[in-house]
Amino acid sequence: MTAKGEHGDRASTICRAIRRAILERALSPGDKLPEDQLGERFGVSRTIARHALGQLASEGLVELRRNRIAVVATPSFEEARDEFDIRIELERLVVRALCGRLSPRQVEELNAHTLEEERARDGSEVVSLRLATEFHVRLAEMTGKPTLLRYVRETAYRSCLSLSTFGRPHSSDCAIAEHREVIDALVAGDEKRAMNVMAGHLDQVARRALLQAPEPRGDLMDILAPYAIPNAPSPRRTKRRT
Amino acid sequence: MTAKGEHGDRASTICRAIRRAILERALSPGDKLPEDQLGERFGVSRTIARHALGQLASEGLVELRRNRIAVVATPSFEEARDEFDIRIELERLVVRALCGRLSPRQVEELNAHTLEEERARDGSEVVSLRLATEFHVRLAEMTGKPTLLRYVRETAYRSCLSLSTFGRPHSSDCAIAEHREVIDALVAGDEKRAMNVMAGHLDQVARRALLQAPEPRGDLMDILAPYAIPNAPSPRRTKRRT
DNA sequence: CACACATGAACTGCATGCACTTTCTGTGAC
DNA sequence: GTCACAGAAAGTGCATGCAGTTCATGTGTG
Repeated sequence: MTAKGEHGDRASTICRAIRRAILERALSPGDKLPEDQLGERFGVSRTIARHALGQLASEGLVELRRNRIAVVATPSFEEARDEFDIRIELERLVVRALCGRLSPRQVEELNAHTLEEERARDGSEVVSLRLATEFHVRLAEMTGKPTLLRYVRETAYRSCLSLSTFGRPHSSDCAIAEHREVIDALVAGDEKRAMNVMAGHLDQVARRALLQAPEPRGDLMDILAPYAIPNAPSPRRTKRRT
Repeated sequence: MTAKGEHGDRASTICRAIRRAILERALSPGDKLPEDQLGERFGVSRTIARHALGQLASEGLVELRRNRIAVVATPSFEEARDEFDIRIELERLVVRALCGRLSPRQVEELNAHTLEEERARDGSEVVSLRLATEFHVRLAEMTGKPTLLRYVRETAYRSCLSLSTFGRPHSSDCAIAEHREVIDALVAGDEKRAMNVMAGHLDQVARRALLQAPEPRGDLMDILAPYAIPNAPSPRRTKRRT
C-alpha cells in the first residue's frame, strides 16, 4: 500500500507542499523554483530540494532544464486536451473497479466530501477547485491499485495546471452534482452508468475549461496593444520566488 | 565550454541501461542495485546513480526502501493484471490518435520493425520480447503526445517485468501477426477496428502470460521438494550485483 | 549441533564544497 | 540616451565525507 508509507522522507514533504500550492494556484505555470531557496524554506539542503524537484518533474508538474532554475510546468493547449483524454479513460477504470464494491465507510467518506464541496461553494474558488480535484484522487485511492492511483493523481494535478492557463472561472455547481451522481451510480452498482457519468463529467470539465483553442493569438503586437496605454495595470503580476 | 556531446544527462544514461537490462531480462525482480556499485560501473558518483534510481522508482521499475538497497521491482499478480487493464486503454488511445494519420515513412518504419521481429523469431527469446515491447513504444512515440508516451512506456516495461515473474514462455508467432494487423488497420484508417485489434492483442498477451493466478503455491515445502535431490541444479541463479 | 548475539563491513541519508553556467547590474563608449 | 560589455551575483552539476542504519559473518553458549 503506497498511501500510508509515511517515509518521513523530507523530499516528499516538499513535493506535497508544492503539489498543493499548484492545486491552490499559489503557484502558476512558469513560476521559478530555485533549489537552494526551496531547501532553505523547508530547512533542508539543496540535495533534498533537488530530489523533490526531480520527482515533481517526473510527474510533469515541473520543468527542469540543464543549468537553469526549475519552473512550474506550462502545459500547452494540445497537451491539456490530450491529458483529459487520458484522464477520462483512467477514471473510467477507477469507477469500473469501484462499482458496487464501496464499503459503507467509503460511501460515507465520499458523501462527506461532497458536503464539504457544497460548503465551499460560496467560499474561495481556489478551495472549490482543490476539493473537486481531491474527490477524483480519493476515488482512485479507494481502488487500491497503485499504478492507477499514480496516473490519476498525476493527470488530475496537471489538469489543474492547465486550467490555470486556459481555464475560465470554475463553475462548481454542476460539478458537485455530477460528483453525487457518480457516487450514486457506484453505490447502485450500475457499472455502465457509473462509467458514463464519470466520462461525461470529465468531458464537461474539459469543455467548460478548454472549449476551444486559446485565442488564436493572431499577432503579438495586437495582444500588447491595450498595455501600451500609459497608466494601464501591469499585464502579469511580477514573478515571485518560492 | 564543455563538449556538447555530453548534454545527455548522465543519470538518464544509467536509467536507459537499466531499463534495457530489465527488458532483456538481464535483471529480474528482486535483483539488487546498490548505488555505489552502480556509480562505479558507470563512472559517476553515487549522487548520479541515486538520482537515476529515483527516476526508475518513479516509473515503478525499481523499489526504494529507506536505508535499504534498491531492488528491481517485483510486481504482484494483481498489479500485473491491473497494469494490463490500464495499458489496454492507453494503447487504444494510441491507435485512435494514429489511425489514418501515419506518414508513409512511419508505416515503413513499423513494417521494418515487424520484419525484424520476424527475423528474431528463431533467435533468442529475449530479443523477441524486447522487439515486441519496442513496437508498442514506437507506436506511442509516433503520437507525439508526451504523457501518453510516458505512460505507455512505463506500463509496457512493467508488463515486461511481470512477465519475468508470471509469464510462461513467450510465443511470438501470433504476436507478430497481431502487430501486422494493427498496422493494417491503422493504414486503412479504420479506427474502430484498429482499437479492437490492439485491445485484443494486448488481452491475448495478458492471457498468454497471466491466464490465472500464479500456481496456488500450496506449500512452500512442496515447491522445494524437487530441489532436495542432492545433485539437482540450483533452483535460481544466484543473485548478481549490478 | 543449533541458535542467539555481537562485531565489523557494506550501504544509504544527507550536507557541504568547488567548479561551472546563467543572469543581473552597473559602467563606459559612442 | 542607448547600447555593448565586463564583472559580480545567483544558481546549478556533481563529488565527497561523515553519521547512522542494515546486513553478514563469525563467536560463544546451551
